[in-house]
Amino acid sequence: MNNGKKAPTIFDVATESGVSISTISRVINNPEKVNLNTRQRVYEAIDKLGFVPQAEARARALRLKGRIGVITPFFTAPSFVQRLRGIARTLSKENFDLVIYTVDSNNRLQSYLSTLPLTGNLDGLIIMSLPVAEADVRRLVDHQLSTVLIEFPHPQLNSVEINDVEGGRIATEYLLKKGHRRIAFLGDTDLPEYSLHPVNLRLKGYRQALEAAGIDIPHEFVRLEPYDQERARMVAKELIDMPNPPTALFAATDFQALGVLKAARQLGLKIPEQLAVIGFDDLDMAEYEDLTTIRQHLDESGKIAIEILLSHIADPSRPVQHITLPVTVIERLTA
Amino acid sequence: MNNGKKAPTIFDVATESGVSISTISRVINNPEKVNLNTRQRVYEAIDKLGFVPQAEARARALRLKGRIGVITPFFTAPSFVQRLRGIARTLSKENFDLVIYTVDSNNRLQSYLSTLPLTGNLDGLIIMSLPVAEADVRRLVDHQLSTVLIEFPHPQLNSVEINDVEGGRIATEYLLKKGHRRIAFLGDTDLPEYSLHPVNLRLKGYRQALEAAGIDIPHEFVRLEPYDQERARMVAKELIDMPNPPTALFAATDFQALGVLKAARQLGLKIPEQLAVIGFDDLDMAEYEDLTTIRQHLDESGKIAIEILLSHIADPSRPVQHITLPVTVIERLTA
DNA sequence: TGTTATTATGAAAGTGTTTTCATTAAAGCC
DNA sequence: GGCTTTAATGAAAACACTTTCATAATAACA
Repeated sequence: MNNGKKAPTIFDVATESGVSISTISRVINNPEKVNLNTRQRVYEAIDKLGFVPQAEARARALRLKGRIGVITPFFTAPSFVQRLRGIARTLSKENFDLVIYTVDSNNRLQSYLSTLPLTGNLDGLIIMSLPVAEADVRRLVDHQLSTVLIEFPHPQLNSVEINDVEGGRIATEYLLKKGHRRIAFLGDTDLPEYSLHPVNLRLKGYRQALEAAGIDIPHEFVRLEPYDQERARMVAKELIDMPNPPTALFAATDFQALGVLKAARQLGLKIPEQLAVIGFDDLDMAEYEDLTTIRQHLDESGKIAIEILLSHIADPSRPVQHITLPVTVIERLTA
Repeated sequence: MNNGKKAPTIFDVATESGVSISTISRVINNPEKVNLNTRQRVYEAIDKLGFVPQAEARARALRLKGRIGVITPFFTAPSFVQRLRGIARTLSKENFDLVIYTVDSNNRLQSYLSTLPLTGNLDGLIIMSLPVAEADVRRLVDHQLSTVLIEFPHPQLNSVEINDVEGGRIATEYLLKKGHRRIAFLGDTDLPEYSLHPVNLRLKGYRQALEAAGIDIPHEFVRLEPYDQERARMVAKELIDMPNPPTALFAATDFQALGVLKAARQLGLKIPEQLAVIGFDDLDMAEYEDLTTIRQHLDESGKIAIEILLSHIADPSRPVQHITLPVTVIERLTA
């Protein structure tokens, strides 16, 4: 098979079999229009050269292109990776290539959203934790590209989301049930503009729970800081040093909660006795650190997204689905 | 958009904006080479017509498919993810799609290696931390698929690797220089059979360093355990409980080192006073945990792999490159 | 046998883009 | 003002096929 030479073209096959390229093309696309003898000769040449038509990829596998795209924020946050893992695992069993489009700016997101539906050559698209404008939704629908949104629902497209408000609420209720009355909140603020801010929803849940319990919180207890463990550590220190410090803290992401834990260790602060800490996400590292947290089934969300996508590709007439994944408290040692 | 009409081509845009198709092409591919006024006019025409370049025609003219594949072990270990991140970041600036092939069994690896060069429709391939048999190498070379191997060098293909032996050696030497004489080793053992085992090389470096220092180590000090933090914790406990315990421990992966750190916390063991710990990899989490470790530039290795690959795609006649990345001690608080 | 259909085939024109090369226009310099 | 650079642009070739159209060869029929 083709030792070292360039990939054979239709011309090589023509030379080999002594007919013109037109005939080769016909053998491939309309075999019945070619005389049996000639056809046989061409097939032999094709086999001998190991010829694979370039555009064959297109005609391959029925009408499908065999590719599924995932637009994801550039994976700095572990939660993106964990979702992606669920996607990769589920998809690897199917006969689809996984094409990754990482977004690191609004521009890039826009460019993906405007070109992929037209030219991306995709059977389906998953958009992870990124906002999709009305015009983009329309384009996706117009071009009939099966799509699943994660964390950013839209009535016209399939979606998988979690109930962030409820998550914030049950985290706070959990702390309340443990007897805490002075509960601080630490959220991330400076996620890049192109990405989503579930933190606000989690904060809302926190406020709801407190209000329902008739508890007033000094506004210094609510801290929105850059998504950075160093900052989380500083905030922890500041909170603890307050004249009347909180007894518990709800961190809107595990990543920040881990920063607080580390600060606590450095300050010799006993967790959870002196400060109870609950996180959100249930990252891999949360288990390792015995962090009490809200589990949002990151792997699972990726898996479900793929499943919805595949079923929608198989039957595009299927009505759009909106799935809300449950959140649950995972009780470990920090709260 | 696209209401019944044919999709607009570069010719339509040329007519609309009153310039030649060459200029349109330039506006799209090298905007800076076109006068600002003209450029503006072309952009307007593009917007007005809703023009989108046709990927297939583009690939044909470019003699490229616009796709680069990465075969990677299914990303359980954070180190794979970090390499992948370097790849994604570097590639996102180029005009290539990133196709991910995750491997979770030997079978799957074999099937990728045998089909991708033929039908994968790829311009280049990166094979991450996976063994490639002689026959597979031959196939890759025969079909002239530009390839870069990471962590598994082969004379006929480009490669990026790190010096694991040296890494093991300098880690051990670092501990020796700190005055330790009783140094334990913790490595991972049950990586799936299809994946690579740099642990043996790191262990070799460890042995070399000890031998050079004329130090004999009880063989119970060398532990090979499943890649699992729980096990790492158990091992840490066992080592400490020995009648004559080690004063330092070199863990072949940060992941295991972190498990040891946790065990130490639970046992109330002072680190590094009672047990110095050094890891290997310099994962993101290592910095967070102030783990002293051997840095192997994971992100960078992905970046370099892509750079080599792209230059090789641009000029396939270029001789193969073998890059060995340096390893360095990153001194933090645990050793 | 001469005429008409039918079948098999090749030449050549498309397909939509990139890129090289040549040309023109503008700018810089003495 | 003449000469040399430099910038901006278009013409045309290349890419790897598909498809149309014309032609040659064969078969069918009177």
